[in-house]
Amino acid sequence: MKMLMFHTDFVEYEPVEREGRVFEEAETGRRRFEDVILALTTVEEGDDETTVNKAVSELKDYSSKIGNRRVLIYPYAHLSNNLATPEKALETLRILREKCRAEGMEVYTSPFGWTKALSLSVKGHPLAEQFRSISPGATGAGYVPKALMMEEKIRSFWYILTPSGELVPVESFDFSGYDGLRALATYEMAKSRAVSEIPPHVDLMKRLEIADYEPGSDLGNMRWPAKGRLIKSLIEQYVTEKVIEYGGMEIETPIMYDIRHSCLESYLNRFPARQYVVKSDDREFFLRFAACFGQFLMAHDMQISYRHLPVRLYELTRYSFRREKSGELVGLKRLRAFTMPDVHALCADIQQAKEEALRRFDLSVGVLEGIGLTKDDYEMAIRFTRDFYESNRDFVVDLVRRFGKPALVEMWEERFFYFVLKWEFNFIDNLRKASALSTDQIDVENAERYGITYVDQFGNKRHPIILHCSPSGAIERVVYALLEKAYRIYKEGGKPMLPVWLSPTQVRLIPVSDKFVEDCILLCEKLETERIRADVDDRLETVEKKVRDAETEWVPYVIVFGKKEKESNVFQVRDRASNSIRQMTVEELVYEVSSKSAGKPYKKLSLPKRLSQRPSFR
RNA sequence: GCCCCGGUAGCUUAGCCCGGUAUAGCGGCGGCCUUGUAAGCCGCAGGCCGCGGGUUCGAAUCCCGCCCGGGGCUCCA
Repeated sequence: MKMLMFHTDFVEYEPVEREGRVFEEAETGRRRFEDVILALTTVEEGDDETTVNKAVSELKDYSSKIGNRRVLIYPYAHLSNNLATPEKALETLRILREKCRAEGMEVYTSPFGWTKALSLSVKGHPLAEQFRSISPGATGAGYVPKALMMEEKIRSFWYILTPSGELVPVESFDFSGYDGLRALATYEMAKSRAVSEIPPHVDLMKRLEIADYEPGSDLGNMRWPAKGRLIKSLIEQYVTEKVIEYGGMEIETPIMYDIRHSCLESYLNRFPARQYVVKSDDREFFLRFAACFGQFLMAHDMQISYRHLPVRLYELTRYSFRREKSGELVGLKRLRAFTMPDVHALCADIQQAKEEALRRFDLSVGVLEGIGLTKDDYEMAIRFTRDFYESNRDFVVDLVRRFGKPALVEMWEERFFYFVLKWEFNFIDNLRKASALSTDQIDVENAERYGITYVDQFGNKRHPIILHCSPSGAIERVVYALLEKAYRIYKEGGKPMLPVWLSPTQVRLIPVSDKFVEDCILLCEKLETERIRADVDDRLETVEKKVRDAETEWVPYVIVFGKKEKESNVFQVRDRASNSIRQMTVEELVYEVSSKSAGKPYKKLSLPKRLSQRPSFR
């Protein structure tokens, strides 16, 4: 819909003759309106109730801005080359008039379907002329897909499923001893994601120079200084290695897709998330909110035999984009641009899908474990349709048994989404808010939508079942979980830290005077050849100050280096994890750090070894 | 969209009620100290007190408008 609005001294029109088969009855003669808003209105193809509502609020807005509630809605076919049918246009205009009246505006009309003589006088202030282009899609408030609107209509039934297979309605489950699960249930059933306090990780991510807000970007698009980039990059690399070990084939796909692409358009409407839209000439592209599109479009073109199944495609998206509501965005918990490992598995049938899903469940538990999050840190939610549950009860119970703790169940009477089952691991933070980490879904719809097929043993083309899994969840969110966990430990009286393999500095060397700086540099280089990140605090500060700074930076191993160390080669190592000072040789230290990082990727810290050479990012 | 709170140095912040152009810490810079396991000492620089207007002899402070941020409501994988 297009609307050209004028704040006028007066408008006069006179119906001259009817134009087509669709028209409204009209009195002949001249009509005059003083001091009204004239809204020349064009109804376009695709306009619906949403468009009308937006138009009403635009009109209302304008009317209150200029302090005039008298509006003349004037049908005007010349603002678009993509007109709705006359029947549709007239109906839409009628709804528009009614809604404007209901909003308290004084609405005047001119008849649809007539050639009219028109004269007007527009007031001479800057707001007197306004144009609005309103579409159900990209512009303005953004694209709100049908799935999102449908969500509120879904009826959910909530249960707790125990590892022994008991399905208990949530209200009669005894939560004593299951604090995290209680928090998850409360959080999920309330469906509220708004943030009321600032969670502790926000302060930590800034102070530790891990991540920060970028005022020059949109909300929820973060910047990552050197230490944060290292941590994030190591986790990315680790997850990728684990997925490749599991059998994922790593690929890369574009970040933006044509909004009018036939498969994507209908998928957009089935996926409950808001999109960023990029305009380029006359085309509109949405930024991907998951890796699905790229992988599905690729799978569509692949030649797949039943012998290849399950086919596992993997991509780590940097980034995926979702225009989450501003009130939900805080720190690293929920972002508008995030890094998402996403592995799809194409499976022959439901039987194979179930087997594969169990493998991926174990993969997810293993990945989180490697990152430093155990089952004590998260709770499982599992969602499915009643049909699926009734015919696959053993499988569902098997998932919960593998998890080993009762899980929250959301059951739907009907299938609203493209999946029949979905599970996630939810991290519970210090404010008792939940957010999903690992997840997997059993998708029974998209293979057909995207034309993805495999050939079975009889030569027939079939649509596979697709599993969608993120074994860790968004990488940023993993960092959030690690920081929140560290804070929890701190609150309970422990020393907060990151796992050794993720600590930007693993070993900090503190020379007692500048005479020992060179020795420290040498030792530092030796440690580096053993793939250990070490640095030297050569600043002109006291030893006490440097120890304190190393502690507030969460450095796992700190060595004060002086005459004794130079002579004996034995160190008093301040070990953060055990909160004690341990006597160790270089070899013992190397062995300990290496074993704590075993099986994990290694990367150098891209900051100068000498702390005196390091700028602060804050 | 509506409601509440906020915006003072790179960061954290005092002052605002009750008008007299601003406080401190961290960080930065310079100097002294050459250091043994959680903050050594001294000094210096750094401020359109969010923006615009008003009241006043005089505004960070009072009034009006706006902008930005946070939160609430609403909405919501």
